[in-house]
Amino acid sequence: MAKSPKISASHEPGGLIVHISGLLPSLSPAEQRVARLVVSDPAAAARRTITDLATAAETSEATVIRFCRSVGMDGYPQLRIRLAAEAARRVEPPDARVVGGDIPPGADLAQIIATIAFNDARAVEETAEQLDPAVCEQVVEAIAGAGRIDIYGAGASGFVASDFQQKLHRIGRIAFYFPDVHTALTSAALLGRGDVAIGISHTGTTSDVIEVLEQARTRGAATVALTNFPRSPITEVADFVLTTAARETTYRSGATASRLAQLTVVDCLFVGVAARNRSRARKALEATAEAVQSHRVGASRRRA
Amino acid sequence: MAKSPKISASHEPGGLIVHISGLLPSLSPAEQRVARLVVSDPAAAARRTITDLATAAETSEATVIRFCRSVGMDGYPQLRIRLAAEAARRVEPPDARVVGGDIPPGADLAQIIATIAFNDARAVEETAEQLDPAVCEQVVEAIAGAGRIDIYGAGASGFVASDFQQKLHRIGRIAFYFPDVHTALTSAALLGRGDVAIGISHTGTTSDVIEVLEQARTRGAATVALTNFPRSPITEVADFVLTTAARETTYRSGATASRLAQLTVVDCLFVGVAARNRSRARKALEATAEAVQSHRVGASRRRA
DNA sequence: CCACGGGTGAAACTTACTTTCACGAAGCGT
DNA sequence: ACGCTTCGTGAAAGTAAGTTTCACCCGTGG
Repeated sequence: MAKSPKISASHEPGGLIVHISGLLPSLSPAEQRVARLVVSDPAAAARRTITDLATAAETSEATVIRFCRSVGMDGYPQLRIRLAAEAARRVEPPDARVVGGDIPPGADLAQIIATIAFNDARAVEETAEQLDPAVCEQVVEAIAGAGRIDIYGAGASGFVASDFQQKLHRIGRIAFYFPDVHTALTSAALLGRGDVAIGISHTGTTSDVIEVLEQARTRGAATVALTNFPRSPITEVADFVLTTAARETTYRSGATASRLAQLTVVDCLFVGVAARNRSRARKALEATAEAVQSHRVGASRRRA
Repeated sequence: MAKSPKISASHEPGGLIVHISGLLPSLSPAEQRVARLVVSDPAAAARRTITDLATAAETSEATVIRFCRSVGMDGYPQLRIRLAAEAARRVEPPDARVVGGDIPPGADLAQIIATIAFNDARAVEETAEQLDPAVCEQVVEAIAGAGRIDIYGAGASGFVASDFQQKLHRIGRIAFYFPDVHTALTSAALLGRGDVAIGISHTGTTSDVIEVLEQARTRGAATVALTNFPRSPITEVADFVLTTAARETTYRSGATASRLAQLTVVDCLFVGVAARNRSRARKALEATAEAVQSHRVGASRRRA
């Protein structure tokens, strides 16, 4: 069939739009009209049908097709797709995200959302970046081989501790979490060599957690600290230190970023442990998932 | 026959892909096959013709069209365009990160960490992108003006519910969380006009939570659902629906991504509420922060 | 004055997309 | 268990979009 696209159909370097406007002068008058429409508003052009575009350019569909070939496309649909892609790419508003910053008093909710999401996502990413895989590996190993795992955390970190406990439990590891210091201390006193104690504290200064971790350590358990501050007191009683990287701005953020960062670390450890024994973990997970099945209603998927 | 579907998701700004994956479980099996193809490779899908796509999904063109309508498009061409745009906007999947995917069996810990962090961060970002500020605004308003706020959540979502409760409590709002269904039901029965009930369920199918939310609704309270699936049963008993956008891969990930996404939304609401009354919220936060001060050990200057 | 050749649109044609319809399977109330 | 609906489905009919063909116009050069 048609041989000869004048343009090598290879592919246009910079942008399709640029490419088109570059060879605009080499096009026939009718094609030029089409080209101008396309160049002036690629997004709009992408939305139009060929007939529509032809009419707008005061020409026939045939000419539009010719134009497509002239610029190296196979046909109109391809042009449309490319145009849509092109238009989308150039929109990209870098937007005024209030980076790492505080929320300005006059901010509207959309702004707030953007800011929070940005900071939250950052915390997760940066935490992952600075996580030391070697230390993680050791911790994973310790957990995987532990007789028992105690997890401590107070206040907000308590949620994370509890979450971790539940996760480990679900894959069949013997793990405990104690919301109460006294109970925790009691438990720590019963730990021994081969057991693991994990203390979670964002600031690394929560005395309750430190105390318990210390107790666990004197009993011979391997101790792990999860904190945002690598030189905080908690690190002094820990054999392994894992850090988060939440640049917790002000109290205003509700400290969620640190929570997310902690959860990410916990997630990594969890997956690491689960990966150690895939089939067993999988089996345990499936069993637990099945257990709650009866508490789910059959998703009616009709639109309401 | 159906008229314009009332799809609440006339708002799918952030990402079409995200939007689709949220709707995935509410689609019929054949449509799901199409959806999976589209989500897994939007760019490729955009290049395909409808017949092609239908064949690939082992279904008929008719189903593909139905799928288009289900996700809020006019027809296949529109979907194609949007898909192309989306694919273009999407940043190159950074290196070999297993996007949204599973962890390969042979992966080492560093890889696992990278994958998890990537997915977790994505969940946060995408959730923020698709959050409807208008709905948030209404919810924030409801919470800010509520006489009482009840928060429900089971299992993993319970942590989030509890976290939210604590946050609100810290800024002086009267909020409750009940780990137990019966207690929750009792509480819900005592709600009335001007109160707010918030139900959190990732799948949107947790019968306990739905039941309680329903109870709250019949008592005249404003009901809010936080779920990943915009057409799940829980949305039928909610006045306001907020969605997360965690493409929870397999159980292997420990479902952390969904947790993070939920927390992000909670964070946004919290900050929104706090921003309503800065000075009061600030004062309350400072007071509560001070309260735990005695449980902190003198920080040996954190970080250097 | 008559070929000639590119540019063009009308119309034929092909392919893609959309709608309709009937069948079968799964739930629902009796 | 029995019909009765409702829902998901693909085949086929129908419509619209895209593509090709072709003859016409119009300027140019013999």
